[in-house]
Parts: sequence; structure tokens; C-alpha cells
Amino acid sequence: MATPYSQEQLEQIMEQFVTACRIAGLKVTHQRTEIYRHLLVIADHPSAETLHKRLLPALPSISLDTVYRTLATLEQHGLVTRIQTAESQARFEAAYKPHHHLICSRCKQVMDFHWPAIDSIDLPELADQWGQIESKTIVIYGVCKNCSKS
Amino acid sequence: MATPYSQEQLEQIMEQFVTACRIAGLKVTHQRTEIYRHLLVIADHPSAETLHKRLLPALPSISLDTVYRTLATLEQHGLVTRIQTAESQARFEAAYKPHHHLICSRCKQVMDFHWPAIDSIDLPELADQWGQIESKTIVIYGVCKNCSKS
DNA sequence: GGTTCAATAGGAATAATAACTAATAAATAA
DNA sequence: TTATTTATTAGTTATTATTCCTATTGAACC
Repeated sequence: MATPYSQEQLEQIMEQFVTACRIAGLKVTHQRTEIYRHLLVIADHPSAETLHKRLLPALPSISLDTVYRTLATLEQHGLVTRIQTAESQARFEAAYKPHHHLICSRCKQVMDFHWPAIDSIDLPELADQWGQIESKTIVIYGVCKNCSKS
Repeated sequence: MATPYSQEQLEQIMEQFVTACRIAGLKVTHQRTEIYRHLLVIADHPSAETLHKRLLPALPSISLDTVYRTLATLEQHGLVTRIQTAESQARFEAAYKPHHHLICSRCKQVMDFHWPAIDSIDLPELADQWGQIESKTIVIYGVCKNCSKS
């Protein structure tokens, strides 16, 4: 989701990340940890390209391909989520806490919100029998207040 | 969603489509009606490219750009929905009845399901105050039974 | 039927993503 | 610790998805 965590929480989540990589047989590289940390720390949902630009000051030689590859790898292991947007570019977030998305069809901004009632509700039969569920997200499209003013 | 409708229902929906175009100030072209009709009739969620290939027999000179442009236009007017998938290619459906999506992260197939309880439930306060809501879709990721067998 | 202007076909351009390969650096064993 | 192994990376090149451009067409309105 990318909300600000306290320093302690952050270190704890990063430790969990390292453990998850080890379990998945992924090497814990500087690039991977920095990409994941950035997604945890920031409050938005950057594209691979945006992420690459933001990481350049800290990792001057990181390539765009590494960002794409790393996001794909982390996504495969459920550590990062590719989210739906109103644009053609894919956007990502650290898949840490369950939450949902409000997407403005005018300004394309994605906003997070929580809805614990939905997180714990039972699925209808058909969905329940479909297979093994990994995640459940509500995606709401509309026009945000800022945009409806103008 | 793209479920099979009866011939009568189909014609009725197509009439509504024509009316919606007129109201929106969109010209009712053969390409537009055929694209929309196809999305209504079929049971899957094709990409622009797939749609183009399928329409070629009926409209031998339709260009891929027209398919992309038409889908974008219809999406802007809420007649077609761009749905989230596990791939980088965008996929579309006719936005007719509210429904939700099960996406298999292995085979990437998208399956529709209904959940009337969710369609009518109240949103949490934060989401409710965010702006004007146009659509609300649950996107569930997981592994379908077919894929978990192997 | 004639006029107007949005929409189209076709192709060319751009943007987004993935593939390739030599060099590098984690992980593991010695 | 150091050496060895092997996944991962940087840099570049290729591919795929999507959009832009322009002359031409055809739907809507007179």
C-alpha cells in the first residue's frame, strides 16, 4: 500500500522481506531491497519508469530493465502487486496490507482505502469453488472531488 | 461482461447503445456498432488486437487503430470497460451488468462472477466522500482449479 | 442530393516492456 | 576467509503495445 511506517516497523518489514526472498530462493540484492523499500516508504503507486528515475540518485547505475525484472519477480512471489490504473502503463505497490483502490478517471490518480468488512467477508459459492484465492481487491472508478469541481 | 443474450435482448441492448452514442454526440458507425456487438456476444475479454483479428472477416478493412480508438472512446463514455488482467496487454468488455473478476495468475484467464450483496453495499466513509463513483469491481487473484492440478 | 465535420484506413512513430550477453556479486562450500 | 558457483545485473538491442498523422470516407443535418 505504501503508507509511512515507523522506522522500527520498516526495519521489521524489511527483515520479513529478506526472509521471504531466502525462502523463495531469491538472492537478496541491493537493487531488490531498495526497490522494495521504496515501494514501502512512498505513498503513491509508481510505474517502473518512475521508480527507476527515483532510484537513480541512490543507485546511479541501476538499469530500467532491472526495475522491470525485479518488479516482475517480486510480483510472482506475491511481494509486490501490479495494480489496475486508468492508464496503459503498469503501476506497482508493496503488497503489504490488504486495501482497495479509488481511481479517478479524469486525473488518473489512485487512492488507497481500507475496508476490513470486505476483507473478511465470505465469497459467493462460484468464486469460492473457482480455486485458491491469493488476493481480493475492490477497484472503484469515478471522478474525485478535485476533478469534479472544474 | 459478455454473456450470451437472446436475440431480442441483444437488439434491445444495441438500440440502447445507439441511443447512448447519439446522446454522447458520437456518430453511429458500422465499426463502432460491430465492436460493441462483438463484446456483447462473446463470453471472454479480448485485447484490442484479438478483437481486431476477430472482426476482420466481417469488416475486412477495419484498422487496428480504429479498434484501439473506438475502445478508448467507448470507455470514456462508460460503454466499455478496460479490465485488469495479469498481462501487460489491456483487455476489454462491454460494461453492461455489474459483475466481478477472478483472474488466474498462472493461465491469466479472467472469469466473471456475480455478487449482488457487494453491488448494493455501502462504501466506507472515506471512499464515499472521495467523489462521484462510477463503477465498483472486485478483482480476485488466485490459481484456478485447472492450474492447481498440474 | 449537398455540405459539414467527425471518424476511418493505412502507415509511420512512439512508448512500454522484454530479451540477450558479458560482467558482477550473493550464497555456499572449502 | 577465500574460492567457487550460479543467479542477477547493466547496457544494449529487439519486440510488443499503443498512439499519432494525413488524406479519404461516410454519418448527420440541412
